[in-house]
Amino acid sequence: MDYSSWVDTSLDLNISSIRVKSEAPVDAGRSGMAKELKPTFMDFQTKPSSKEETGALVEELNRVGEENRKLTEMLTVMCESYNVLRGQLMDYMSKNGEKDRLAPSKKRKSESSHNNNNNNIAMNGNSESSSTDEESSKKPREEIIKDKISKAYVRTEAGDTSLTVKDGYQWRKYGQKVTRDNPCPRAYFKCSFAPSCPVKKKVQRSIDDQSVLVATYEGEHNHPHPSMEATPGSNRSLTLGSVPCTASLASSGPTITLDLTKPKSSNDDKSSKPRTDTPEVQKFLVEQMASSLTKDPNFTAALVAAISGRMFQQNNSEKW
DNA sequence: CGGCTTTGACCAGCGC
DNA sequence: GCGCTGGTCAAAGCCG
Repeated sequence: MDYSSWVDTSLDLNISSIRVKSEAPVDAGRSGMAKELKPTFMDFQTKPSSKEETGALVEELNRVGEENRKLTEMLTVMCESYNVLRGQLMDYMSKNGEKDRLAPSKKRKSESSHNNNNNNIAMNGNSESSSTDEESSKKPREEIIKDKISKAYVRTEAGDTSLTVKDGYQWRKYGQKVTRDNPCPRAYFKCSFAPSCPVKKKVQRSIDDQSVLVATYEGEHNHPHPSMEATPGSNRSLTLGSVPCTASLASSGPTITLDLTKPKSSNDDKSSKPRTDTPEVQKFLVEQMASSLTKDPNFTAALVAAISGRMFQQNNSEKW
Protein backbone atom coordinates (compact mmCIF):
# COMPACT_ATOMS: atom_id res chain seq x y z
CA MET A 1 0.00 0.00 0.00
CA ASP A 2 1.53 3.27 -1.04
CA TYR A 3 -0.40 5.77 1.00
CA SER A 4 2.09 8.55 0.53
CA SER A 5 1.55 8.98 -3.18
CA TRP A 6 -2.14 8.46 -2.75
CA VAL A 7 -2.42 11.22 -0.18
CA ASP A 8 -0.14 13.49 -2.11
CA THR A 9 -2.50 13.69 -5.01
CA SER A 10 -5.72 13.55 -3.14
CA LEU A 11 -5.03 16.15 -0.52
CA ASP A 12 -3.42 18.48 -2.95
CA LEU A 13 -6.65 18.92 -4.82
CA ASN A 14 -8.24 21.13 -2.26
CA ILE A 15 -5.10 22.98 -1.43
CA SER A 16 -4.51 23.85 -5.02
CA SER A 17 -8.05 24.94 -5.55
CA ILE A 18 -7.78 27.30 -2.63
CA ARG A 19 -4.64 28.74 -4.06
CA VAL A 20 -6.58 29.56 -7.17
CA LYS A 21 -9.12 31.43 -5.20
CA SER A 22 -6.53 33.48 -3.39
CA GLU A 23 -4.69 34.07 -6.64
CA ALA A 24 -1.58 32.39 -5.32
CA PRO A 25 0.75 30.60 -7.72
CA VAL A 26 -0.54 27.25 -8.75
CA ASP A 27 1.57 24.21 -9.39
CA ALA A 28 0.90 23.64 -13.04
CA GLY A 29 -0.72 20.36 -13.89
CA ARG A 30 -0.94 19.09 -10.35
CA SER A 31 -4.65 19.37 -9.97
CA GLY A 32 -7.38 19.04 -12.50
CA MET A 33 -9.80 20.40 -9.97
CA ALA A 34 -7.88 23.63 -9.72
CA LYS A 35 -8.27 24.20 -13.41
CA GLU A 36 -11.91 23.38 -13.09
CA LEU A 37 -12.54 25.77 -10.25
CA LYS A 38 -10.53 28.66 -11.51
CA PRO A 39 -13.04 30.14 -13.97
CA THR A 40 -15.84 29.62 -11.50
CA PHE A 41 -14.22 31.67 -8.82
CA MET A 42 -12.98 34.26 -11.23
CA ASP A 43 -16.44 34.74 -12.62
CA PHE A 44 -17.76 35.05 -9.13
CA GLN A 45 -15.32 37.82 -8.40
CA THR A 46 -15.93 39.83 -11.56
CA LYS A 47 -19.61 39.47 -12.24
CA PRO A 48 -22.70 39.70 -10.10
CA SER A 49 -23.93 36.18 -9.47
CA SER A 50 -26.85 34.95 -11.47
CA LYS A 51 -29.05 32.09 -10.33
CA GLU A 52 -27.28 29.70 -12.66
CA GLU A 53 -23.89 30.67 -11.38
CA THR A 54 -25.06 30.44 -7.83
CA GLY A 55 -26.47 27.02 -8.46
CA ALA A 56 -23.21 25.92 -10.00
CA LEU A 57 -21.31 27.35 -7.09
CA VAL A 58 -23.53 25.65 -4.58
CA GLU A 59 -23.12 22.43 -6.45
CA GLU A 60 -19.38 22.95 -6.53
CA LEU A 61 -19.28 23.71 -2.83
CA ASN A 62 -21.30 20.63 -2.06
CA ARG A 63 -18.89 18.60 -4.09
CA VAL A 64 -15.89 20.14 -2.35
CA GLY A 65 -17.49 19.55 1.02
CA GLU A 66 -18.16 15.97 0.13
CA GLU A 67 -14.59 15.61 -1.01
CA ASN A 68 -13.34 17.09 2.24
CA ARG A 69 -15.40 14.56 4.12
CA LYS A 70 -13.96 11.75 2.03
CA LEU A 71 -10.46 13.06 2.56
CA THR A 72 -11.02 13.12 6.28
CA GLU A 73 -12.13 9.53 6.17
CA MET A 74 -9.15 8.62 4.00
CA LEU A 75 -6.80 10.31 6.43
CA THR A 76 -8.31 8.36 9.28
CA VAL A 77 -7.93 5.12 7.37
CA MET A 78 -4.38 6.06 6.48
CA CYS A 79 -3.47 6.68 10.11
CA GLU A 80 -4.98 3.37 11.13
CA SER A 81 -3.15 1.57 8.35
CA TYR A 82 0.04 3.31 9.34
CA ASN A 83 -0.30 2.09 12.89
CA VAL A 84 -0.95 -1.45 11.68
CA LEU A 85 2.02 -1.31 9.29
CA ARG A 86 4.23 0.09 11.99
CA GLY A 87 3.35 -2.76 14.27
CA GLN A 88 4.07 -5.26 11.53
CA LEU A 89 7.32 -3.51 10.76
CA MET A 90 8.45 -3.68 14.36
CA ASP A 91 7.60 -7.37 14.50
CA TYR A 92 9.51 -7.93 11.27
CA MET A 93 12.51 -5.98 12.43
CA SER A 94 12.65 -7.76 15.74
CA LYS A 95 12.56 -11.10 13.93
CA ASN A 96 14.98 -10.30 11.11
CA GLY A 97 17.25 -7.87 12.87
CA GLU A 98 19.75 -10.62 13.53
CA LYS A 99 20.28 -11.23 9.80
CA ASP A 100 20.63 -7.58 8.97
CA ARG A 101 23.40 -7.08 11.44
CA LEU A 102 25.66 -9.57 9.74
CA ALA A 103 27.35 -6.91 7.68
CA PRO A 104 30.63 -7.46 5.90
CA SER A 105 33.71 -6.01 7.45
CA LYS A 106 34.44 -3.69 4.56
CA LYS A 107 33.20 -0.19 5.13
CA ARG A 108 31.29 0.43 1.91
CA LYS A 109 29.67 -2.94 1.80
CA SER A 110 28.36 -2.45 5.28
CA GLU A 111 26.97 0.91 4.30
CA SER A 112 25.29 -0.43 1.22
CA SER A 113 23.66 -3.11 3.29
CA HIS A 114 22.38 -0.43 5.63
CA ASN A 115 21.12 1.59 2.76
CA ASN A 116 19.31 -1.34 1.26
CA ASN A 117 17.74 -2.01 4.55
CA ASN A 118 16.65 1.56 4.92
CA ASN A 119 15.41 1.85 1.40
CA ASN A 120 13.16 -1.08 1.83
CA ILE A 121 11.62 0.39 4.93
CA ALA A 122 12.00 4.10 4.66
CA MET A 123 10.27 5.03 7.86
CA ASN A 124 12.39 2.74 9.90
CA GLY A 125 15.17 4.01 12.02
CA ASN A 126 17.94 2.22 13.77
CA SER A 127 16.94 -1.27 13.05
CA GLU A 128 20.36 -2.54 13.97
CA SER A 129 20.42 -0.86 17.32
CA SER A 130 18.79 -3.89 18.80
CA SER A 131 22.06 -5.74 18.60
CA THR A 132 23.03 -7.72 21.61
CA ASP A 133 25.51 -6.48 24.13
CA GLU A 134 27.87 -9.29 23.20
CA GLU A 135 28.09 -8.13 19.62
CA SER A 136 28.33 -4.52 20.62
CA SER A 137 31.21 -5.23 22.89
CA LYS A 138 33.08 -6.94 20.07
CA LYS A 139 32.64 -4.12 17.63
CA PRO A 140 34.84 -1.07 17.64
CA ARG A 141 33.08 2.10 18.66
CA GLU A 142 33.04 3.50 15.14
CA GLU A 143 31.20 0.54 13.75
CA ILE A 144 28.66 0.80 16.50
CA ILE A 145 28.11 4.40 15.54
CA LYS A 146 27.72 3.51 11.91
CA ASP A 147 25.07 1.01 12.83
CA LYS A 148 22.80 3.76 14.07
CA ILE A 149 21.60 4.83 10.68
CA SER A 150 18.20 6.18 9.86
CA LYS A 151 16.61 8.20 7.12
CA ALA A 152 14.20 11.07 7.16
CA TYR A 153 12.31 12.52 4.24
CA VAL A 154 11.51 16.21 4.39
CA ARG A 155 9.56 18.05 1.76
CA THR A 156 10.77 21.59 1.11
CA GLU A 157 9.47 24.61 -0.67
CA ALA A 158 9.80 24.43 -4.43
CA GLY A 159 12.24 27.31 -4.61
CA ASP A 160 14.22 26.29 -1.60
CA THR A 161 17.62 25.23 -2.89
CA SER A 162 19.35 24.92 0.45
CA LEU A 163 20.15 21.46 1.72
CA THR A 164 19.08 22.21 5.24
CA VAL A 165 16.79 20.02 7.28
CA LYS A 166 15.51 21.74 10.39
CA ASP A 167 15.46 19.02 12.98
CA GLY A 168 16.35 21.06 16.02
CA TYR A 169 19.97 20.08 16.19
CA GLN A 170 22.92 22.26 15.28
CA TRP A 171 24.82 21.05 12.24
CA ARG A 172 28.08 22.17 10.69
CA LYS A 173 28.52 21.49 7.04
CA TYR A 174 31.89 19.98 6.26
CA GLY A 175 31.53 18.87 2.70
CA GLN A 176 29.44 18.65 -0.42
CA LYS A 177 29.70 16.16 -3.21
CA VAL A 178 27.89 15.33 -6.40
CA THR A 179 27.27 11.62 -6.45
CA ARG A 180 26.99 9.43 -9.47
CA ASP A 181 23.45 8.18 -8.98
CA ASN A 182 21.97 11.59 -8.24
CA PRO A 183 22.82 14.86 -10.03
CA CYS A 184 21.81 16.82 -6.97
CA PRO A 185 24.74 17.47 -4.64
CA ARG A 186 24.93 15.68 -1.33
CA ALA A 187 25.80 17.75 1.71
CA TYR A 188 27.68 16.36 4.69
CA PHE A 189 26.96 17.68 8.18
CA LYS A 190 28.37 17.02 11.62
CA CYS A 191 26.55 17.77 14.82
CA SER A 192 28.11 20.93 16.19
CA PHE A 193 26.00 21.27 19.30
CA ALA A 194 28.42 19.19 21.31
CA PRO A 195 32.08 18.94 20.27
CA SER A 196 32.23 15.26 21.05
CA CYS A 197 28.95 14.36 19.38
CA PRO A 198 29.71 11.77 16.70
CA VAL A 199 26.47 12.13 14.75
CA LYS A 200 26.73 12.86 11.06
CA LYS A 201 24.05 13.73 8.61
CA LYS A 202 23.92 13.46 4.84
CA VAL A 203 21.32 15.49 3.00
CA GLN A 204 20.48 15.02 -0.63
CA ARG A 205 17.49 15.78 -2.76
CA SER A 206 15.46 12.82 -3.83
CA ILE A 207 16.12 11.84 -7.40
CA ASP A 208 12.43 11.11 -7.87
CA ASP A 209 11.05 14.26 -6.30
CA GLN A 210 13.55 17.05 -5.96
CA SER A 211 11.35 18.91 -3.52
CA VAL A 212 12.03 16.13 -1.06
CA LEU A 213 15.21 16.15 0.96
CA VAL A 214 16.53 12.81 2.08
CA ALA A 215 18.45 13.16 5.32
CA THR A 216 20.51 10.19 6.42
CA TYR A 217 21.55 10.24 10.05
CA GLU A 218 24.52 8.25 11.26
CA GLY A 219 25.29 7.78 14.89
CA GLU A 220 23.68 8.68 18.13
CA HIS A 221 23.64 12.04 19.86
CA ASN A 222 25.45 11.97 23.17
CA HIS A 223 23.70 15.10 24.37
CA PRO A 224 20.12 16.15 24.90
CA HIS A 225 18.08 17.68 22.12
CA PRO A 226 18.96 21.39 21.93
CA SER A 227 15.33 22.40 21.77
CA MET A 228 14.66 20.57 25.01
CA GLU A 229 17.13 22.81 26.77
CA ALA A 230 17.41 26.07 24.94
CA THR A 231 14.35 26.72 22.87
CA PRO A 232 11.51 24.47 23.87
CA GLY A 233 8.82 24.33 21.24
CA SER A 234 10.96 25.99 18.65
CA ASN A 235 10.64 23.12 16.26
CA ARG A 236 8.41 20.26 15.35
CA SER A 237 10.64 17.47 16.40
CA LEU A 238 10.29 14.74 18.90
CA THR A 239 13.37 12.96 20.01
CA LEU A 240 12.82 9.29 20.48
CA GLY A 241 16.42 8.26 20.24
CA SER A 242 19.47 9.17 18.28
CA VAL A 243 17.72 11.24 15.69
CA PRO A 244 14.60 13.34 15.74
CA CYS A 245 11.17 12.11 14.86
CA THR A 246 9.50 14.62 12.64
CA ALA A 247 6.11 14.96 11.08
CA SER A 248 6.21 17.63 8.47
CA LEU A 249 3.66 19.02 6.10
CA ALA A 250 4.76 21.20 3.26
CA SER A 251 3.04 23.31 0.72
CA SER A 252 3.08 21.08 -2.29
CA GLY A 253 1.63 18.16 -0.44
CA PRO A 254 1.83 16.43 2.88
CA THR A 255 4.95 14.49 3.62
CA ILE A 256 4.65 12.59 6.80
CA THR A 257 8.18 11.89 7.86
CA LEU A 258 8.49 9.43 10.62
CA ASP A 259 11.57 8.08 12.16
CA LEU A 260 10.90 5.22 14.44
CA THR A 261 14.18 5.44 16.15
CA LYS A 262 14.85 3.03 18.89
CA PRO A 263 15.59 4.32 22.35
CA LYS A 264 19.14 4.57 23.52
CA SER A 265 20.43 1.16 24.29
CA SER A 266 22.01 2.31 27.50
CA ASN A 267 18.66 3.30 28.86
CA ASP A 268 16.37 0.75 27.31
CA ASP A 269 18.22 -2.46 26.95
CA LYS A 270 15.27 -4.39 28.26
CA SER A 271 12.82 -3.32 25.60
CA SER A 272 13.58 -4.47 22.10
CA LYS A 273 10.91 -2.28 20.54
CA PRO A 274 10.67 1.48 20.44
CA ARG A 275 7.99 2.96 22.59
CA THR A 276 6.03 4.28 19.67
CA ASP A 277 3.05 2.06 20.31
CA THR A 278 2.24 3.55 23.65
CA PRO A 279 -0.84 5.76 23.88
CA GLU A 280 1.32 8.71 24.90
CA VAL A 281 3.50 8.51 21.84
CA GLN A 282 0.56 7.92 19.56
CA LYS A 283 -1.18 10.89 21.06
CA PHE A 284 1.92 12.95 20.54
CA LEU A 285 2.20 11.84 16.93
CA VAL A 286 -1.40 12.83 16.33
CA GLU A 287 -0.74 16.17 17.96
CA GLN A 288 2.33 16.60 15.80
CA MET A 289 0.32 15.93 12.68
CA ALA A 290 -2.42 18.29 13.80
CA SER A 291 0.15 20.91 14.67
CA SER A 292 1.81 20.55 11.30
CA LEU A 293 -1.54 20.93 9.60
CA THR A 294 -2.48 24.05 11.49
CA LYS A 295 0.92 25.57 10.88
CA ASP A 296 0.65 25.05 7.17
CA PRO A 297 -0.66 28.20 5.51
CA ASN A 298 -2.23 26.27 2.68
CA PHE A 299 -4.17 24.11 5.04
CA THR A 300 -5.29 27.18 6.94
CA ALA A 301 -6.36 28.80 3.71
CA ALA A 302 -8.21 25.65 2.73
CA LEU A 303 -9.96 25.60 6.06
CA VAL A 304 -10.92 29.25 5.83
CA ALA A 305 -12.21 28.76 2.32
CA ALA A 306 -14.19 25.71 3.35
CA ILE A 307 -15.76 27.54 6.26
CA SER A 308 -16.48 30.64 4.23
CA GLY A 309 -17.87 28.41 1.53
CA ARG A 310 -20.26 26.89 3.99
CA MET A 311 -21.25 30.31 5.24
CA PHE A 312 -21.77 31.49 1.71
CA GLN A 313 -23.83 28.43 1.04
CA GLN A 314 -25.98 29.11 4.08
CA ASN A 315 -26.42 32.75 3.11
CA ASN A 316 -27.52 31.73 -0.34
CA SER A 317 -29.98 29.21 0.96
CA GLU A 318 -31.43 31.91 3.18
CA LYS A 319 -31.68 34.42 0.37
CA TRP A 320 -32.94 32.14 -2.38
C1' DC B 1 36.95 37.94 15.33
C1' DG B 2 34.86 33.58 15.73
C1' DG B 3 31.93 30.47 13.56
C1' DC B 4 30.13 28.77 9.44
C1' DT B 5 30.09 27.66 4.42
C1' DT B 6 32.34 26.67 0.19
C1' DT B 7 35.17 23.99 -2.60
C1' DG B 8 39.19 21.76 -4.40
C1' DA B 9 42.36 18.26 -2.84
C1' DC B 10 43.18 14.10 -0.77
C1' DC B 11 42.29 9.38 0.92
C1' DA B 12 40.42 4.81 1.01
C1' DG B 13 37.27 1.20 -0.65
C1' DC B 14 35.76 -1.22 -4.56
C1' DG B 15 35.40 -3.25 -9.21
C1' DC B 16 37.62 -4.54 -13.32
C1' DG C 1 47.46 -1.90 -10.52
C1' DC C 2 44.42 1.52 -11.99
C1' DG C 3 40.47 4.26 -12.32
C1' DC C 4 36.11 5.45 -10.29
C1' DT C 5 33.53 6.89 -6.48
C1' DG C 6 32.13 8.39 -1.87
C1' DG C 7 33.67 10.55 2.23
C1' DT C 8 36.61 13.80 4.67
C1' DC C 9 39.93 17.52 5.25
C1' DA C 10 41.36 22.10 5.33
C1' DA C 11 42.26 26.62 3.46
C1' DA C 12 39.89 30.60 1.93
C1' DG C 13 36.09 33.47 2.05
C1' DC C 14 31.85 35.19 4.05
C1' DC C 15 28.94 36.97 7.61
C1' DG C 16 27.00 38.64 11.87
